[in-house]
Amino acid sequence: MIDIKILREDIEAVKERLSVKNYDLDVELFLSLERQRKESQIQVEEHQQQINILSKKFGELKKNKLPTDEISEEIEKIKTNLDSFETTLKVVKKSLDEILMDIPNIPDLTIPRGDSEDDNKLIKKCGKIKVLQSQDHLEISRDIDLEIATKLAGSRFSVLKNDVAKLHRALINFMLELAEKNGYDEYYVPFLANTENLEGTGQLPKFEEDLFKVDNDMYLIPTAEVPLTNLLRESIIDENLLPIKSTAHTPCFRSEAGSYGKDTRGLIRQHQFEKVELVQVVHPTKSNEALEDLLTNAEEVLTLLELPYQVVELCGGDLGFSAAKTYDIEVWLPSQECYREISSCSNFTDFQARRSKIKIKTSEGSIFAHTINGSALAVGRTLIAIIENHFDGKSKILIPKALQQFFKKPFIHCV
RNA sequence: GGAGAGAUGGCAGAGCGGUUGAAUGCACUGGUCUUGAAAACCAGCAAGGGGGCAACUCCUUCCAGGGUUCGAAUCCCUGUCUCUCCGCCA
Repeated sequence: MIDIKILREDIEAVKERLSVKNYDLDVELFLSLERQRKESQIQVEEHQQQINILSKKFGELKKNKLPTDEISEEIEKIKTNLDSFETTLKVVKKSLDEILMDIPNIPDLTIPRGDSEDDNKLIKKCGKIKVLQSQDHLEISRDIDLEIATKLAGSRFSVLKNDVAKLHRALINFMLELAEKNGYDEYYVPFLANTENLEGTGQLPKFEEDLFKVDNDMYLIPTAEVPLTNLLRESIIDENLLPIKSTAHTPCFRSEAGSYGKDTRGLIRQHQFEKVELVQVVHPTKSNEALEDLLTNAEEVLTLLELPYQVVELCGGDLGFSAAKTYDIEVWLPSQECYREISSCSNFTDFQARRSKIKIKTSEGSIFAHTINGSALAVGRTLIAIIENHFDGKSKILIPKALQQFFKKPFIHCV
């Protein structure tokens, strides 16, 4: 949620900056609601004040055994008026709140304009592409079974077995231990989240169709960002404790509504996938720095796994709802002969913190924290990248050195 | 599942119908003292919002939502969560 104050102060400037995200802010609507809010609020408060004053008087009269009929009549009259102003205020406030919850985060000043991922800015390319093109992971390994998964749950699910299942597990351990080494506290968290939590991180109310709803007020988490960030919901953090860095491995559940027919083959786009997530909660002056730091942490996973990748900075049109700035890390996939997203690292500035009420106590009072998060990494896609980039072209998938202590074997035989 | 108890400021914890936005302690901030620190002492210290150029002022908030009342942290109802005991299951 953006600060309503900046809308009151200079709404045109906000409109201009949101246009970078291709979001069209309805200035007229906001201003008219805001005008109504102000009017009714002043009325409500004045009436309340009257009642407060008269109530005190009433008490005194009663104490002195004096008649109170006149005063109660007066109060009654004021209350009737108050009721109607209160109703108006409630309605107007609700509309304003809905509008506010619907406005995306303001992009960082440096964000380039652009409509789609084609306009993203290449930051760097790292690692050497050893395999220019190859068979895809399904052709290389028989231990990925999508057909049987269909039987279990439907399309866009997978069953892994034997060495591929173990490789998958080894990757999770490898990533978690690396995160721990980089100063993140490891958490095990619920895989269900309630509405409040999802509003806090920005998935709700706008993107409900992307989620799996389980019960009245419960959803399967689309990312560990939700529980990890919300660990600090409604809390005030002493600034000396910053930065707070947390990590968790969780499954992630996404309905993938609107992506019918896209990436239907293989593990690339699933309803359920594993991810190791990194989250930082930092002082507002440190968030840009923290984003670079977190990006480095995510890149390290790829480097150690000897996977070629590139980093792009998202243009305005590709930037997510809650993000002010995002770097995507894209790994080379030989079967597709292109780079595909494997991590997304974003600075959410105070957008999530304001929604989740995560504050920092400083000597000048409390302020909203900044939140940063990113995947390190999406495990399923990492699995694909390893299989395809480290396949020797004949019969073996070579396990990168850094992973061998977790996988316990130097290669996987493919039959 | 049954039976009780509870939810109050950063924390602990009083208050149980009327200057109580809330005693007290701890923490925190400023000051005195000290070579420096600690201790001691003095002072300040909840949040959110509105109006005003400003000094300032007003409103709201004691888990959430309803209700009673001129007036609710205090009484009633509902929900959520926590704790204790019993049962059941792992």
